[in-house]
Amino acid sequence: MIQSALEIEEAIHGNGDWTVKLDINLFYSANLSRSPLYSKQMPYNFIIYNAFGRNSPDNTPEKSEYTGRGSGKQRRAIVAGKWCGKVWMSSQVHPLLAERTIDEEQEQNKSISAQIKIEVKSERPRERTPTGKTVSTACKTGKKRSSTAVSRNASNAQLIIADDHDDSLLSSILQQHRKTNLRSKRIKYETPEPQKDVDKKKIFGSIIDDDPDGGPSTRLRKRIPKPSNESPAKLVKVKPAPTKQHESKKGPKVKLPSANSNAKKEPVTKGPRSNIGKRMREEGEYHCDLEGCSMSFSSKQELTLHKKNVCPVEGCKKKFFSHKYLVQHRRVHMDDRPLKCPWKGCKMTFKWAWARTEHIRVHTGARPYACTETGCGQTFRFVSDFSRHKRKTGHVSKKGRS
Amino acid sequence: MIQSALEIEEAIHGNGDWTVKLDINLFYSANLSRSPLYSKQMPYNFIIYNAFGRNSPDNTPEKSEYTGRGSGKQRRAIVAGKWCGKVWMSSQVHPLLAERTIDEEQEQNKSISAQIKIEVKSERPRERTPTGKTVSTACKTGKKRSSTAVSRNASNAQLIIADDHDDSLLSSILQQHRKTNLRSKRIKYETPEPQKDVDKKKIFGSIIDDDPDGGPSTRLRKRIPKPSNESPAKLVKVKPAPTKQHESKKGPKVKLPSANSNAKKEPVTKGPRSNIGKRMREEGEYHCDLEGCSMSFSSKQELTLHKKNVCPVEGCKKKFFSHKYLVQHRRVHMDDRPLKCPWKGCKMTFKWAWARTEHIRVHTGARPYACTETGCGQTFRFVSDFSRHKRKTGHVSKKGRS
DNA sequence: CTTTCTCTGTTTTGTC
DNA sequence: GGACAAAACAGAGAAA
DNA sequence: CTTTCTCTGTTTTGTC
DNA sequence: GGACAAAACAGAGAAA
Ligand SMILES: [Zn+2]
Ligand SMILES: [Zn+2]
Ligand SMILES: [Zn+2]
Ligand SMILES: [Zn+2]
Ligand SMILES: [Zn+2]
Ligand SMILES: [Zn+2]
Ligand SMILES: [Zn+2]
Ligand SMILES: [Zn+2]
Ligand SMILES: [Zn+2]
Ligand SMILES: [Zn+2]
Ligand SMILES: [Zn+2]
Ligand SMILES: [Zn+2]
Ligand SMILES: [Zn+2]
Ligand SMILES: [Zn+2]
Ligand SMILES: [Zn+2]
Ligand SMILES: [Zn+2]
Repeated sequence: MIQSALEIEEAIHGNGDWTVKLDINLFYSANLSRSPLYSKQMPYNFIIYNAFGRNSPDNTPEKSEYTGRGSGKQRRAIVAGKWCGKVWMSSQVHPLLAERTIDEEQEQNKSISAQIKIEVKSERPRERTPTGKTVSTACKTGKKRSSTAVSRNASNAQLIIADDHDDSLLSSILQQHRKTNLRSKRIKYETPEPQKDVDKKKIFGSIIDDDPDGGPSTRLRKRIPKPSNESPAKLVKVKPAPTKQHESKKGPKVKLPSANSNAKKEPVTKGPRSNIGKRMREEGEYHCDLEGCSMSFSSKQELTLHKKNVCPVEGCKKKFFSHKYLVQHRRVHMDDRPLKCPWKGCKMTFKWAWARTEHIRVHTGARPYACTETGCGQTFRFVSDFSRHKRKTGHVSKKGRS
Repeated sequence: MIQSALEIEEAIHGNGDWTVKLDINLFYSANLSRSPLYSKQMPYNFIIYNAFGRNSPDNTPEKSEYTGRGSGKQRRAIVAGKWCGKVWMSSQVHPLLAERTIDEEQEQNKSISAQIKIEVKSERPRERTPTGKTVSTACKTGKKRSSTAVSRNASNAQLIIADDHDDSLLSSILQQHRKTNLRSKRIKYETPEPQKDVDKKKIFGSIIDDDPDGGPSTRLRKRIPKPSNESPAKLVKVKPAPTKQHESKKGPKVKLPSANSNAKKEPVTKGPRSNIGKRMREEGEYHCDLEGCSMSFSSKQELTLHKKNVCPVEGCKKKFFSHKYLVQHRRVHMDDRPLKCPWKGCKMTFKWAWARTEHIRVHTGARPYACTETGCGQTFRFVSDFSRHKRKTGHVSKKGRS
């Protein structure tokens, strides 16, 4: 009866019904529960999923309405894949079911530097292994959704892989000697160009800076003649005078001084044109003297903002909590994405270590967060989802990690 | 000889050669000049394009190296299409060569309210008509690059369409009565669901607010009992207490007060949890009394930031130049995209009027910016590119519009 | 009001 | 306990 | 160091 | 000239 009621809801596109008032949206949820793209192991409202979900007995194919009419042809009950960045990676696999790059797991001690071993645990509860088979990853390169070749429920193996302790040392090692493992079936999108980034690094000198998400990285200096500070600032449209003094190096600028602005409040006297390197810090006449900070800027105004923990990049102007972080925030404005996914064939790159850490879980299938509230057995792959679960349900789960 | 030198450059992936030192990057530019995806009417260095570009006589097909090996099969010399948002819209057409929605042009006078006419000018210099043929737009919906069916150089018509004066009144009229024109060949991706947005508007009441990129829009009020200001702020992990007081309405939050933070500087006393509506403003105990502003917030700290022209949304904290703009900035954090592309079949939506204004040019093919520097005949479709041209070349072009 | 996943400003944890 | 850096969290937010 | 195109904070323009 | 809003600009930045 509810099911037919749902169809009526569909007819009137009813999103304003009583379920919405309960913050549940039965209509939305029931529809998504029929989609092959999502497979929450334990839906937030499993009563709804049991009643109307993909595995519901009285859910005949012609009732499927997801993504338009009449396409309810083959009903795959498995995870078809996932969006890796912008690219559809068809059928992410459990590492032991296909080729594996992270076949080492460094457990606890960093002093045991090159200890390499393959760990296979099985005591982790509720760890669900993805059921796809091939990899065919094409991250960050293509753009087409290769939804082909999704074998269904192939031999749902029992092995459960170890967790994804962020082995920061290990991964950098893995970058070097990618172990080409056996068992590789259908490696379709073996995109074979890891060159470009390497070349860029060669060109732009030694940008070592090997510690995103932390690390001081006091590099950056170059010193270039001062471009005539405090310009006249009264001529409305002076010719830019392309004297070619390496000033167009590509990088965010701060605003020029401009006259006749009819802004009443905050007369914001702006400094001369300068570049806050998107590629690398360039010059810098005004030096920050805050402890531990060695940044420099080409205008006094930039330095003033910087010392107030405000990012001086044009259009940014964010205020930060700590001066240390302000320096790390700069990477947001730079093109470098120095972190790579260690998974073979995956071209995903990152600016932040945590993003990489969580991304790797889409390969391993790990769901390291488990709610310990009695009765609630949900697990989560990403902290954010776990956090939301706790916030919305009130479950506590002090330290539900791994 | 240079051509063979370029091949050597390719072999060694040479990006550090002398051309780079001239800020030209001959290698990069020559490669892109062979790509069918880009067709700058007047390249920034046409000597290079003439020598090595797609129409260069001694550029045999097997020399094409763009986007990997061996795919130099058919060499289309036309604009294949463009990325509309995230979606490849194959072969955007000149309006008069296919079906046309903006078949009215309101010229100068807004008082002549419903004057509808079809203008066809031809005196505009250097206006290049796109040469594709079919529309097959699938904006904002699909994700696949439908690079099929790109007829080549079909009957390069001479008609030149009028410019795209941002007829703000007209477009809103067009929203209503989409004129289904004749001449529609191959309307492949006629994505037939313009419902959802309409429904959402019905649900969430009257969010009229019809003037993005300006307009005060004093809507938003609702008033909900105060959630006990200035909480104890000393218990490290109190249960969130889901008392379901409509506090989880979906929207950006500001930070909770938290204890035992070992941050030394700026002890930033944080207010209680609150939501700065992503959907619509919700409650608000603390009212801004700045002239013309009627915003309100659920914590004193938020209001303090707001009055300092700082966006109080968590993770934003941007400082702005004017209080007026701060209020408009809020739309960045909201899901609404109230502006629509008036082009038939294009699902592109926008938050900012200017984005829509420029987007429409990819349909019309307009290039309203022309450099008036003697000898430089370049035109541009987007202000930004025109600005960059002037900045980099020093050309002046006082008012190069239309 | 869904689920999946990435980004990032701040908080927590771990080590000396 | 106090640095300090590395890791993790907790949101925001994009996409489907 | 390319071209194409969208987003957005500030400046300019247009109207009263 | 002074509001004030609408339009435009000038970057940043993403994607290919
Ligand atoms: Zn581990
Ligand atoms: Zn500093
Ligand atoms: Zn910034
Ligand atoms: Zn870039
Ligand atoms: Zn990956
Ligand atoms: Zn729980
Ligand atoms: Zn016009
Ligand atoms: Zn205000
Ligand atoms: Zn904001
Ligand atoms: Zn959203
Ligand atoms: Zn459009
Ligand atoms: Zn010019
Ligand atoms: Zn201690
Ligand atoms: Zn969200
Ligand atoms: Zn006047
Ligand atoms: Zn740029």
